[in-house]
Amino acid sequence: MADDNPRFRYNASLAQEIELRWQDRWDADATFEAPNPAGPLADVAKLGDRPKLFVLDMFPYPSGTGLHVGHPLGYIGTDVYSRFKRMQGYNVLYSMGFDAFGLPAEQHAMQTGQHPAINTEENVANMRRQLRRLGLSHDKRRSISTTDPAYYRWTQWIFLQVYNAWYDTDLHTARPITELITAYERGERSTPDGRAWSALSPTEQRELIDNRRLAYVADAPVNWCPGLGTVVANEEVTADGRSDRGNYPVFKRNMRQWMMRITEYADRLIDDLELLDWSDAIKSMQRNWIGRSEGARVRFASTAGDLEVFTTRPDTLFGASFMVLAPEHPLVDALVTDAWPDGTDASWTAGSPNPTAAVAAYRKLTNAKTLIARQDDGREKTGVFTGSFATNPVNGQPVPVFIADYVLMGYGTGAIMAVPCGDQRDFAFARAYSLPIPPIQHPTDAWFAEHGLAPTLVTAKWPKAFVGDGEYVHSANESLTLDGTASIAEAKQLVNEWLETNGRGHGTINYKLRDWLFSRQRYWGEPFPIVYDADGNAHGLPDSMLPVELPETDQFSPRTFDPDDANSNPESPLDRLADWKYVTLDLGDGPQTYRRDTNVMPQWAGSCWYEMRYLDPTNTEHFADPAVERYWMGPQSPGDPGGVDLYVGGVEHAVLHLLYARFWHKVLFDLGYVSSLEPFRRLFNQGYILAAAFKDERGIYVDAFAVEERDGAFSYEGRPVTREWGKMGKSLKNAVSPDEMYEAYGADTLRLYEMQMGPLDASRPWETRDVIGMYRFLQRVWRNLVDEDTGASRVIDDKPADEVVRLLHKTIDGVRTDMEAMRFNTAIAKLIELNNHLTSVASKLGGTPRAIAEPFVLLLAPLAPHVAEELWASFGATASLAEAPFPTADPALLVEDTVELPVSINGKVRARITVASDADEATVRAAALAEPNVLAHLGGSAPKKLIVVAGRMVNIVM
RNA sequence: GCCCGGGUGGCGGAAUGGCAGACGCGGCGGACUCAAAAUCCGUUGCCUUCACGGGCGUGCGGGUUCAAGUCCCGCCCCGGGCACCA
Repeated sequence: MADDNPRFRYNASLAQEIELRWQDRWDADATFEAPNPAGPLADVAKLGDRPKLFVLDMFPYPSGTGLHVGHPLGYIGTDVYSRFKRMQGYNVLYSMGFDAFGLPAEQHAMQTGQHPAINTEENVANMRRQLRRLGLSHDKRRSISTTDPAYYRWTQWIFLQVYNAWYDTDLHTARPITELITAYERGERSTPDGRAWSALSPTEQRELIDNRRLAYVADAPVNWCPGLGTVVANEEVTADGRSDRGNYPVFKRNMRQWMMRITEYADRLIDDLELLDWSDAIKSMQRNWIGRSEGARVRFASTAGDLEVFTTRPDTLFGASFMVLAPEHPLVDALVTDAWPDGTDASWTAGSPNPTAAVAAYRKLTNAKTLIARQDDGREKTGVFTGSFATNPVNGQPVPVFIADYVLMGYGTGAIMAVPCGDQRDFAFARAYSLPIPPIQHPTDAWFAEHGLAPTLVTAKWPKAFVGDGEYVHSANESLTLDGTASIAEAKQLVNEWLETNGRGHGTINYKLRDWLFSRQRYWGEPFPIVYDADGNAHGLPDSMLPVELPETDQFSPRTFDPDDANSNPESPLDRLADWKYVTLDLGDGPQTYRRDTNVMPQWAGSCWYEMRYLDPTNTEHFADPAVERYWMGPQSPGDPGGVDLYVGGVEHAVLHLLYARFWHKVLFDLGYVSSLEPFRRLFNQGYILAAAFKDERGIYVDAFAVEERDGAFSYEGRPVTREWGKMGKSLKNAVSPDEMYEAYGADTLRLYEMQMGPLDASRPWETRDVIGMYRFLQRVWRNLVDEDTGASRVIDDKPADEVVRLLHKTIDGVRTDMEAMRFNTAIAKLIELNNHLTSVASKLGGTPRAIAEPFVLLLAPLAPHVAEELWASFGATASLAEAPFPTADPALLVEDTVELPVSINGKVRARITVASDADEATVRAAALAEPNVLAHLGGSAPKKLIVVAGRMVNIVM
């Protein structure tokens, strides 16, 4: 096919040639290598006195299918911003690594028998190629992979720091465990049972210490997922009780597992959110997840001893008319009686002959349900009576004790006091089991009005529980009275004081957050740097023995089970490797045989600190040199938490990654290893690229690229399909690869397209047919500056017209502001406008004046760096423009001589006038009132009012 | 149910309380071409008018204001998060 297009037109093949050439040159010249102040990458001369900026993307998992065009949205955004900031003189740290441990590589290994390391390496190489082709200005020396032993050596090292630390609740800080031991030895701290430290047996001493560590082994209720063959963290369980990976049922089971004491940091993790420049949405998700609630613990006496409950409404204690325990509550067995008390309501017995049988049957029923069923909302309340009564501490009333599955063992104390008049769940339970509902607050008139009810304390008439401030009634004993007050806050205070004084409880704070389950029974993860001696005691390995490398094997799979077999037990792949598992080491007591811990860390471990390895990736003495950490991440001013200056990523990591990383960072801060209080000072959540996906009549996704559209209807192979919008990806069969876009348009066009689609934080649908708009833009830019037929520069030395210079400066001003705020879409629009104007200038003058062309190319450079470099070189430059100064607007040129003002009458624009921009009000009035169309609308009558907004508009009221 | 976002042309989107729809796609008309593609130029919210112009328009209903997409009150719809958390 003959191509009679101009030889030097900017088309896909020219773009490709330019892009590959500049990518090679950037690498060869080390253009984007950022100097450090100390350590192996130190270059103090290059550092100079430039301000620093640390820009970070959430690093990707190196998937086998490579990137699709949805992935780089955030990466392009950070690259544009980084390039913009470099041109403003910043020393910018910008790199990207790979979060390469995890299930997909392991599953691939199981299927192919190939070691996951090999597959991971191939995937990483492919992604590096795709990212390089986008022209991202990464410092490639700083790229890491979490699976690299030189990296996970430090992950293991940090684990050991956590393991060798305890939390001092008085000083609110983590401290080395050795300081706790010293405090016990010196008697500065008394042991729980008051005996001297020296009086404890070595085993008792060890237990005491091990139970204080921030990483500890505990027999705790965990989420056992037989389908995956591993336990998973609370955060990895979906709302309907399934694993977020694989979607298998998850069961609560007690098992011995590694835990991290993140709960000690609950308050700081909430409170320090205020120091962060994050969206309120993410902050509230974190607060919500940590779930701090203030209330009280209250002890009710019973035949089985005190039953302790947690309540957020101690003020309603007088209305507590029954109690409910979780079916798994340890005191249930002691409470269950042999026979139903006289007069027991038939509905309380579930038809069983006695409480023992009723409780056993109910527990069996509960156990059979997964978490899904137990948490299913809108269910009828169910439960059975234990046969026992407890005593309400404030009024001495006997209250029946039930078990019911709406009370969860994992929250509070696993027991509640039920106040049916003031809690909707308790109200529903009371109604279902014919329990009395004693009123203790008089609801407000507004509440009664809302429910179409005359005010009454006859709760039988109430449609639901009353929650809120309302005057207390029947709430008094000899030493405490709430009657008369209507303030929850005040009443809580009074009750808490009474509980404390009378030894029946105390005010407290409760959290939803649980300790972090840290072990997994998989292969492809970081091994624990822990061994056990002959007595089964754990020992952290010394620094010199790190890393503990993953052993070779050809069996990567844990034993998996029937997904519904709740009673199966985990079996880690490392367990089978006896040669690795048993090892002779000298840990100070001479060579002995030890057994290695055969768990691996969860995938989140590697991403808990990766940003700090970018700082000093080749340092073998520290995970990052302290001076380097201080330079890039240290606090910049009093009250500043420090951390990454800009962290861009998806909102799906709102709780998991961001909470864990903050936790580790705070431990490292407490132990003095980092100067920053938080890892990520500013977080920006980018949107997603959505793409149309199509389902056939069976609900199966079909290849989106083979779907045909006719008159708004869609069909696939002649059969009708329905369209929906979803995140681009393999599973929806709608992924577009960046490679296709490089081929058809080049990387600069793809970059511009992704940036101009909309604001970075919004999700937007991908439309391949729209990409051409940015391609045409670059073509026009090129044509204005380069002769398409000869390839010669069209830049001329003519002085540009005043009006063009003004437009340039207006554009500079606008683009700067937009770039600063990461509004790249509007920055691009302004550049297009300027370029469209240059098109007419160039055709008039036969070229583009240098005084306009040069700043224009610099403005374009962060967005479309390859073509900008090429044009910059065509102007005669020999150096890259990567650090050329970003243009600055001359304020004098931003002021226009004349302005066009709209003249509106009663808010509707009827005419426009052009006046001097410094015209006084009288002049503007006169001009407005002289307009023919204004006169016509006035119809001879005088305006009632005339408003002149200087430089903006005129509004006439008539 | 609770907590966040968000509803603007055929589509993506733009608008410090001050000219709604910048910019891009698509559509329409034209140039170039034997023709088509590519490229370029013009035009494009809807209704009405030969035209000047006029009417209607930012999910719905009220309000504040000389002036509301923007602020306030009450709804509706969509997306996301949390949810028997005591």
